[in-house]
Amino acid sequence: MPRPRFAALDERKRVAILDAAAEEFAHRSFEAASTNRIIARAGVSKGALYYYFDDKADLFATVIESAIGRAERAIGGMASFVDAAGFWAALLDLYRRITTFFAGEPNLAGLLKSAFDDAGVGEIVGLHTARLLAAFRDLLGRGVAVGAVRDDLPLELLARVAFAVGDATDRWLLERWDSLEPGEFEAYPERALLLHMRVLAPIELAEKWERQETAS
Amino acid sequence: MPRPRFAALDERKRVAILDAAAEEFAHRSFEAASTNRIIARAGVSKGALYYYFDDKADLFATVIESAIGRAERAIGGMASFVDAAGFWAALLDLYRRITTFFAGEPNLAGLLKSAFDDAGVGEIVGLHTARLLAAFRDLLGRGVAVGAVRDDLPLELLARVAFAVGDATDRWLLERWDSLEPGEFEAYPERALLLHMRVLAPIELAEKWERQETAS
DNA sequence: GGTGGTTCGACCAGATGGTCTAAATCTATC
DNA sequence: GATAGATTTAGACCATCTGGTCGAACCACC
Repeated sequence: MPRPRFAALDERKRVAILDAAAEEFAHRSFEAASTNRIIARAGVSKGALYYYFDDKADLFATVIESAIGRAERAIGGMASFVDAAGFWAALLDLYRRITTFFAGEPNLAGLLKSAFDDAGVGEIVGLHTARLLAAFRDLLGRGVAVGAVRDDLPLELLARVAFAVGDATDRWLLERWDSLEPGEFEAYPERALLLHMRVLAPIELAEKWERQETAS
Repeated sequence: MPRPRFAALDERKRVAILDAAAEEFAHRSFEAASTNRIIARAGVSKGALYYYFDDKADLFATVIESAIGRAERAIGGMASFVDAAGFWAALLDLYRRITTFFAGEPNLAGLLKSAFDDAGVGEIVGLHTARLLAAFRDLLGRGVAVGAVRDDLPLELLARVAFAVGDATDRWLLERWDSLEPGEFEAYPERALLLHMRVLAPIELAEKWERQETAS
């Protein structure tokens, strides 16, 4: 938690600090990230930084929490559903919002990757990453209840595999960002969802869904 | 490339250096990894380290190349096949060898993760990671030729997604290493393969294969 | 003893995360 | 506007660390 006084800081300065830190933490591991580079980029002094944060870990946790909070507010939740078809339609809608949001947040993917994958930061942001994973896991549990999600593997494993697949496809998209074909970005959520269905859905449902998609 | 004299170094010292470096590079990003910690762990002097390697990047590249080479030699290649069933049976056999090898190499997963995911090391080890990816991609291409692998997505994307799925399931296995149920480790390659088939195979084939697995 | 190879560790310039004193700025009151 | 007190900011400083250099000591061999 930052010092309470951080919330009262002038907004422009607050954003400058958080953005500069997000940039640094998105491109380096926590350990390699440098507070000196952050203050230089943010245009504040060392003393000022430590006036608002206990230490580097406090700053990192604040950046992650802020980014996740912003994403959740912008993306919103998943619409309600009563059957498997409704589940996947609602998830596609969610993926569309996620993709749009991520497209406007160049550092978010790198930040989340750091938070999830850097073995050294579990103590700092583990609560946040666990919360995200738990939310997705619960969502999959609701999918199981309506027959939309397979029930032969642990939900925790499915959630992690889905996150990993999403990460791989996101990076594939980003690497070709400048050479995307017309309509490719708009089609991406649906393409990603099909891959997720492959992994997450009962296989018969995935097959049927794909057959319908191919026919239309 | 290390200095040619490194190959003539006493084997115990050579292994000590490579193992110490592998340990450090497996647990930290390249930038955060410290040559001082490596020499302390290896029991050699700073001057000696730089007598054999140009710099930290040279050491890193050597460690990665050595690890990959060792893995390739121990795991071997994939058996030949003439049809889809043969492809997947041969891949399962390969996964078994991979799993066994990785179980005996605690640092290898972390090392490969560093090599693939650390955006800063592309110039250092990009040739090696590209080669691994290309090998898998070619293998998938041969799978396409016998109808074992789907042909509706780019092979590069499929290879990356498969790597990501493998990484997620590997980590899932490792985190529960001390509480694995009897037979769980032995069954892991087949479980992993089923997930890969979901992503890589034509959906009808994946469904048929799973039905057979469930029946037996 | 001479030569070449190997190893050591002091040294270097620069960087790190965090501390702390003093100056600058802000706010409230008169 | 002046003043006092509170808050914020700057940047020098600190101990420690970094990757890499280099002169000298050590070792093996002839």
